[in-house]
Amino acid sequence: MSHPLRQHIEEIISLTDEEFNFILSHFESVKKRKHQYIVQEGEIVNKEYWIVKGCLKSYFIDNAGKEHILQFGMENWWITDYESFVKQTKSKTAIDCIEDSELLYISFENREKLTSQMHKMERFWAKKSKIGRIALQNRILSLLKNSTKEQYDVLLKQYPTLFQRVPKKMIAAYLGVSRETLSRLNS
Amino acid sequence: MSHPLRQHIEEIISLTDEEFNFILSHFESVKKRKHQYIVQEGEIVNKEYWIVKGCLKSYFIDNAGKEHILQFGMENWWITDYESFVKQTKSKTAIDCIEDSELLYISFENREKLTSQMHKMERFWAKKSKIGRIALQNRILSLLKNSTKEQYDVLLKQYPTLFQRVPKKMIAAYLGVSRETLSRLNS
DNA sequence: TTTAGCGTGTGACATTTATCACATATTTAT
DNA sequence: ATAAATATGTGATAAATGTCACACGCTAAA
Repeated sequence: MSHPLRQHIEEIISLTDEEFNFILSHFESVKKRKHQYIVQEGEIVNKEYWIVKGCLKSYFIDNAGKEHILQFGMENWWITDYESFVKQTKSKTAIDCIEDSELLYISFENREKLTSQMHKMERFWAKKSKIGRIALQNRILSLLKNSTKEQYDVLLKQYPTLFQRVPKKMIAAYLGVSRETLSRLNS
Repeated sequence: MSHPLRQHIEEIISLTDEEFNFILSHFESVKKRKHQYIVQEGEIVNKEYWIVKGCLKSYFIDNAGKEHILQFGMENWWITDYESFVKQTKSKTAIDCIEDSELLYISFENREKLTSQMHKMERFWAKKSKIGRIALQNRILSLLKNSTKEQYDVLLKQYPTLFQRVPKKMIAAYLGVSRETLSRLNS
């Protein structure tokens, strides 16, 4: 069985052993425990993370002190503050581990190097960017279109395991409702 | 003064006259009148439009018959159903002209051709995709974070001309509130 | 093991927003 | 020019959601 990152990349482009090893040499590995962060609000993010194992959330706290979750991340997902990483500006979000997690990351510099040296990886990330953009578009569509109950059901259907892994109040923070309202949805 | 599309592209990459003419040869021009559509729900979109002049909206109608607007488009903006165009699947949205409009468009095939023949344009569109993704991310952030009033003010600040060009009920359909609520915001 | 904190549900009430109704001005189409 | 459609504001009421309060079981740390 090949490396999980290789499987992930080969869903989009195919690689030789050498190519994958070259790619992998641009990554580093890190383990984090529950409640530890990988991105803090206000910092300039220069890593993009790929989740080998675990669960994370990207979020921000509004003026009223309420947490809003932009994204959950689980196995085989990428996570970072995309705007900060791409534009090298201050992060608007923070990213914390919800579970003990094992991550691979690539630095901004290594990603630039890799894309310039390996056109395949430029195409890989371009494709990923397109897919990411479409996912965001669909989330906006869902936020505008669906009732909270419908959004909850869609989320449940897309990511059934999420509900065994993260507390309901985080689901509420993702959907943009109070935890009480979420609690009353199925009654 | 150079072609407006050239100016637009040269905000990201620089071009020779030949290069721009080569790019432009992949586009075609079309004029549409107010209320005419360029994309209908359910069709497979195979054009990406660049707005020379005019104003458009991309939207969908929900089960209750309410219109929700995903994006307004004005001069120098790109507009299409991105998911349908990229994945060649059925469009979830429709796109109509709010004003008489003058458009340039590139077909899916020509865009593929152009990106494969001209690496600069691959980079241009990759950059555009990144920027588009960041904009969507920020819209979600705003939808979760801000009150309707705050979102209204942000929109007003970003696109002051929009309010002279589109009816308030469309602003409401963009913000996801009823036109009555929008009307009562400033009182 | 014990204690403090977290997660979750639920009642009571306040606030916000949607919906329906109507009036009137403006724009558009013939 | 005239009629129809559209845009906009506003009152009254219903529905949805937020906020505060409290109970209770479970988890995690001392």
